[in-house]
Amino acid sequence: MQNNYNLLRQHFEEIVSLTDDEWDFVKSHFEYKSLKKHQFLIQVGQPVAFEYWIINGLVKAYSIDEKGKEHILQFAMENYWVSDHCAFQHQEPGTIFVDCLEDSEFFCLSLENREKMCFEVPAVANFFRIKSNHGYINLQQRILSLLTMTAESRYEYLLNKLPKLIQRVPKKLIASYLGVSRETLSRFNS
Amino acid sequence: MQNNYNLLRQHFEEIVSLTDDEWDFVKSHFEYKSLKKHQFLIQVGQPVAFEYWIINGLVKAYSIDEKGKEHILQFAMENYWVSDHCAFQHQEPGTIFVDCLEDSEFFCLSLENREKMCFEVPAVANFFRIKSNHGYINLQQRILSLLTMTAESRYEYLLNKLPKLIQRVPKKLIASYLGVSRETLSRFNS
DNA sequence: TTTAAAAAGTGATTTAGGTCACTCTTAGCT
DNA sequence: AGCTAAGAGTGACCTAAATCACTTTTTAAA
Repeated sequence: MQNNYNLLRQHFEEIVSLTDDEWDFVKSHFEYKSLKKHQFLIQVGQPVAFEYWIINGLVKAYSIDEKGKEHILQFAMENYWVSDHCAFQHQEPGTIFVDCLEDSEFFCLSLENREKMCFEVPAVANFFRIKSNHGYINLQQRILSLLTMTAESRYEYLLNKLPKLIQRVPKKLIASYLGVSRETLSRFNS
Repeated sequence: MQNNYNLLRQHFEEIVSLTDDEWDFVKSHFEYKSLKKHQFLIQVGQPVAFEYWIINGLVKAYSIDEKGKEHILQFAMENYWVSDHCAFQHQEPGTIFVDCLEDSEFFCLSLENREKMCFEVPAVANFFRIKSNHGYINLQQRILSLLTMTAESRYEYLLNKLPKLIQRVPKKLIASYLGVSRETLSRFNS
């Protein structure tokens, strides 16, 4: 477990510097959680008490439409943050599902703890600011890819950008992430 | 102009509190800029020196694909921030265009000034952290809408969410924002 | 190690939305 | 006021991708 905390500290220190005292303070605001494949981290209608930093494992965040079809908002693995950010931020019931594609371990951060850290340790505020900014930039690029590219070139782009992910995730989920049917995806590439 | 600065201060103070001294410090990091309709704020290939807070007016941020078709990433008006965030963050040449749909006024913030403020005034770091987080949440919802909704329901959704915007923007640009052709949009709604 | 379930491939058919071509309308100019 | 250009509507046709139905392959679990 100490090793897991070291990983988290490294994750912070890639972006900002923390003194040992600051780190001890930060560390004390996280809880550990472990889930098996197929277990839920977040469910529609349930409280979203935390955002999660993934120590190891792989999850998918998705919503289900009226026809029961799954639409994948995000895959998240080691070193990624995941939550229903909207519900979390407003402390409202979940609007999406997040479940494990592999056995996974997490550090959990409550809204209260996050805000406390951000207002007591400026480096933490800057850490989350910069992380959030990077996330924003990524989502903008995904939107542009949805607007400007064909499904096939989005697939090729993803193959290049996250080859490791493709290996770990069934193609039908990739299809759902790209906004294309699994049959159509299966006819690409070859 | 003093009034414009007051608007910006209000914008900050909706999220965080600033002392008068802090505000004077913050204020000194912004430059004023004014553009007429059709003028460019950002162009592909040009340096992106600033992010812009819009005092008044309306701009569109868009990219142009190989076929010359315009894809709108964002509309931004009074009280919104706009930039080519990706190029700005990495201090690289612009990858999108931003131009004015109406005469507009801006406060301009350089990366250096933003980072300086964020590391000297924790409230400013928290301001941008929270803003960025809201932006992230909005983009996630836009992605979900692109994945789960038909073009027609995206249009209805936008009509509800930003009715004022629709009035100020030609329908063909709305179409481009929604990822649908102007002919198809014109056949909706009735 | 066999059995069930999940994943993946593939043909046939349908459909939402794109494209093209043209008309009508509205908004800025000078 | 009159002219040009941008915006918007609409019919005809086309196409990328969805859907449906079924088979084959792979994975996991009893």
